[in-house]
Amino acid sequence: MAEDGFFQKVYRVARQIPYGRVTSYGAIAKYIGAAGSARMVGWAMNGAGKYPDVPAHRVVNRKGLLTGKHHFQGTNLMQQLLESEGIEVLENQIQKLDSIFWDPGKELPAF
DNA sequence: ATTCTGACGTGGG
DNA sequence: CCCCACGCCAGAA
Repeated sequence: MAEDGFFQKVYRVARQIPYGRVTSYGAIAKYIGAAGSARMVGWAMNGAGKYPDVPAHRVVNRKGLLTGKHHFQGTNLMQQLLESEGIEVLENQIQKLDSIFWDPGKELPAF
């Protein structure tokens, strides 16, 4: 791939998150080879707003908590998007996380 | 160049 | 389960 920017890597993986599923920053970070630098993934998401194909709302922290909801336009836009996909959200936290969690390192073969 | 921050994760208590 | 401290590295001031 020509575009080997950190952001592009993150977006590439985020774009492949299936409908109704969620993943964590750490899972993506590990998949792109930046394990331990999960913060950078979230940071990259900061610029994901410019990419409509990047479902940032499907990316949450390890506990399934919507830590980045405050970065969305609305107050609870992130939760609405998740609920519209059939995901149960209560108190900014995803329910049944273990059931809808999507790990790129396991679901996806590799680069 | 230096310092601080941050949409996180892990390990120890 | 909770809380605390450390690591991580890109970008802004």
